[in-house]
Amino acid sequence: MEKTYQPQAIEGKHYQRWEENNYFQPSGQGDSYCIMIPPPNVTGSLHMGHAFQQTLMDALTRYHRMAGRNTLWQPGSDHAGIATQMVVERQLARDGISRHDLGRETFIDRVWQWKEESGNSITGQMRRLGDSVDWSRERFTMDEGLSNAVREVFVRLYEDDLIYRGKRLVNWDPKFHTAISDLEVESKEEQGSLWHFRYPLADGAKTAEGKDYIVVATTRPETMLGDTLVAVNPEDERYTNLVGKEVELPLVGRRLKIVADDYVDLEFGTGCVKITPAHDFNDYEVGKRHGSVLLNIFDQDAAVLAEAEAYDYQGKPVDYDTALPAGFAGLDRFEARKKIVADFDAAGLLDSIKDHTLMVPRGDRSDAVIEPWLTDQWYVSAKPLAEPTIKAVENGDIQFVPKQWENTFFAWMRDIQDWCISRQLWWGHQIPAWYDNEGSFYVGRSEADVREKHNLGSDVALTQDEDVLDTWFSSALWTFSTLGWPDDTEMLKTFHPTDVLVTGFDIIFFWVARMMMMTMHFIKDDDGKPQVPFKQVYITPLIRDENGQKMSKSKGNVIDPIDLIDGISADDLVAKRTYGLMQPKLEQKIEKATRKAFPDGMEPSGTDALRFTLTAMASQGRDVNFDVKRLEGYRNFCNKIWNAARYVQMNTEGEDCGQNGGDVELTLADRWIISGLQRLEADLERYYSNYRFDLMSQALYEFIWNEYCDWYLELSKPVLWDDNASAERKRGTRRTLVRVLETLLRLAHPVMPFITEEIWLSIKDLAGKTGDTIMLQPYPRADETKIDATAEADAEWLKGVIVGIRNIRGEMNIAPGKELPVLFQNGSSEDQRRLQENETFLKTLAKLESITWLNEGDDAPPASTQLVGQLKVLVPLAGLIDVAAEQARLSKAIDKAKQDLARVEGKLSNESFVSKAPEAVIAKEREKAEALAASVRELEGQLTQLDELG
RNA sequence: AGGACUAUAGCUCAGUUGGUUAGAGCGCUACCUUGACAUGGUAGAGGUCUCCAGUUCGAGUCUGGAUAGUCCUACCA
Repeated sequence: MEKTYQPQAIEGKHYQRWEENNYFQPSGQGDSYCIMIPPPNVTGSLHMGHAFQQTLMDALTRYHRMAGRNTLWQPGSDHAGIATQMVVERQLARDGISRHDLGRETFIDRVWQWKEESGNSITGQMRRLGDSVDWSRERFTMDEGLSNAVREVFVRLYEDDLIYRGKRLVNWDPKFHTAISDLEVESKEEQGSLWHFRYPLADGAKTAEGKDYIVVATTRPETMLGDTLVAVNPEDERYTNLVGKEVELPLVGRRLKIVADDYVDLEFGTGCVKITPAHDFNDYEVGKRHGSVLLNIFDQDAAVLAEAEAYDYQGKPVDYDTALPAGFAGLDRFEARKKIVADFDAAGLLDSIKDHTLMVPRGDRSDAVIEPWLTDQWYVSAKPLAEPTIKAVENGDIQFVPKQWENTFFAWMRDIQDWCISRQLWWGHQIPAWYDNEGSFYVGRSEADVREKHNLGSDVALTQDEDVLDTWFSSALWTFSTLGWPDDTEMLKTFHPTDVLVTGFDIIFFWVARMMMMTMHFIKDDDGKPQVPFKQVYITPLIRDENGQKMSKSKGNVIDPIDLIDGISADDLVAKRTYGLMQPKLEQKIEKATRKAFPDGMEPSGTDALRFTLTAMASQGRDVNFDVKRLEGYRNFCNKIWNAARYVQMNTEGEDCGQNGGDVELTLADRWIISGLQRLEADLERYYSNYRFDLMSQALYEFIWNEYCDWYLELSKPVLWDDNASAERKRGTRRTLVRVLETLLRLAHPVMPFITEEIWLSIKDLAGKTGDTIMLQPYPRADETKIDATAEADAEWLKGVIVGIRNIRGEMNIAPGKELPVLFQNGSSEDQRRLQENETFLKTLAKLESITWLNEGDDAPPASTQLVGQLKVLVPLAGLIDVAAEQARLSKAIDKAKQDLARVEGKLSNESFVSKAPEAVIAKEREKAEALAASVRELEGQLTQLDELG
């Protein structure tokens, strides 16, 4: 083995071998265990969030595989309709081509080409991360099988009246020319104005104040072209007399009825609201209540039409005055706004303009202001689908971890709105509906299916709906479509319901909830009970940068996990972060921040260190800040493991390690480390079951570094280097050394697959193990019979004595190499036994020249003292120790002990504590008080002696 | 507007059903290249657990309130 840990030298070769040997495929033995990967967007690349979640999924997968489960981790990717189409359109735009220049078919071919390129880079990254997914089952949401499932689901939902088509207000993205769902709209606070317009009252009506006009306030003046009503609050005495009267809409000349509606807030603005039912969601409802028409004034670019379009609430065209004033046709909505305001001003009808902060809805992909727009779209009735999922979470069939996320889920689910699933895009699953020339439509699995079902001869021309389905529609089927549904496959029977979904809270609504709805509707047990898609949902925190900022390309703080693994120079990192920015002016800012955060770029840390870091950060919070410092610490941990293994190998290779039997004698150190190992195994099992990856990795770190390396390896040296030690004793130590190491490797393997495999292969023979890979070895389980309380107590004593002596060395500035004589005073027979059994350990680890046991009455020389229980460990002063320094040290120790004693005695003298606290707690406090009092006595005695001496 | 979450060492974070002296990594101080490891070892410094009140024999932990921050949902034209 190399002297230092070189991750790049050992990673990679193992992955290829694992994959070639099909180790990632389900074994076919044992109970099933299945995780479906949240399919990454096929045109993206993996970021820290993916690395984080995939590490946790891989750890779970490897753990359960080793624990004997029939394990499947299903990989795949998502076609990400709008995002992908956008990327490819942007590529085309560089050559001045639009998708319309290419035509639908050619454009889609281009997207497929890009998918091939990009998809390969993702799967490459996943391999670098060590993901043990079953590549033979890789799926893509646009695969034939999955597309078939999408069609099947669409048709069945339609037949169940759970999908319908209708002309409704939707969130329209005027940039991408598509409808989007509520979830894809992000409202942000922006500065705007509140314009107050005067609407003249018709037929000579007057307000209570005697004015011949009323004032309406609006943040969107351009929508006045589509006004159909004016509303006031029924309780508003200022306007009671006007309800039922009309106003004449300026510029347009249309007459609007004044209606009373609770929706209007008396306090806000003027208390009069203009109602534009076809361009505002609230107005839509108001209009519906008052029998208004829907008056659409915009085209798909949100530019003003030459003539408005009027519909009733069933979406049927109706007769209505649709004339619009001249000069607006073709104007963009913001241009139209300016002109409207100017025209009102010119007409003397602009009452006032006030600054106003409002929430502006923007498309999460396009950033364009979303326009509520009347279009024909397809919807899923969400409520009936949501009900069973709410029950499933309520009764525990599906559990969220951490549990608090169930509240988030319920809040959304109980107030769920119908889901607009059609998108006016080219890239995606085309909607399986066909139209004839009469305006009728037919839903079916294919054109032929439709013709057959509806007796449509070849003389009837049919054209398929041009729209595609929302990406989340196909990913909502992910848990069962990947397993072969709608066919009744063996895979489905074996692995569904899956065990756990590992994902972030940001897609609970987008994906998790919808997956639950679809799965429970379509997948049923033999007795008809709906199957859940997964039994648990583990919600991971979100990864942010070291300052708590969300990682994003535009902030220039994105970290590519591969850069952490391989390292990257500062120049390359800057180049990467500033490449292809949407806003080039950010370049300097990003370069500056990057050079400040990573002046020397990033050191290569290897996959195992990265994975361990990510695991250690997986606490129960909402987000975690990724700090590269932490990664460095865990890279050192890998080096520690590496070197510990080297030590073990150097001391066992070619030696008898008991793999072929033979008597062994176990030392205290052996029994102690074996005992501790059982506790570790039990802890890890618990941490896996409750998804406490942070505690799991902390437990591993702690045991390997602070127990096994710091103490056990050191304790093995006196045995192995002792020419007089018996063969049994040496064999026992070597066997323990190598067996504990081998066990630790298996325990750590799910988190650190590469280093553990590398070391395991080189020491497996010494441990008497066979097999070609650690990843198929059994996961260690605790054996309670090996927990040895006596050994643990003895070891604590031994460590206490050694640390005590080291403490004196440290504080008295005695050279570490200087061999010391020590004396033991006031020891019990137990202390004496422990000394006899462990004299060699003590002498070696504390670097002692001699140990003298003082019986009662024996004189002790002036010395520096440490207490280990009642036992006094004395290091004689002569020639070694500064009396003043020792006095200071003792005083400090006495103060500390007195303080503690005072607190404990305070507790014990408290009447109510003694009468109300449990026996065990009181007894503990009593013991503590006694021990502290004894310590104070002893230390004060020592101090007095020194004072006499000085 | 409603709801959720967070506040612990200089920094990033653990702290399970209330019960020893509140822990880890990084950073900091001193000493040490000793035959696994300087990506290391030994010893050490550093915390009024945001604030106030309450429950309790006992609160970092439970309850109420305040302050600060983050997020989600909804939205007044």
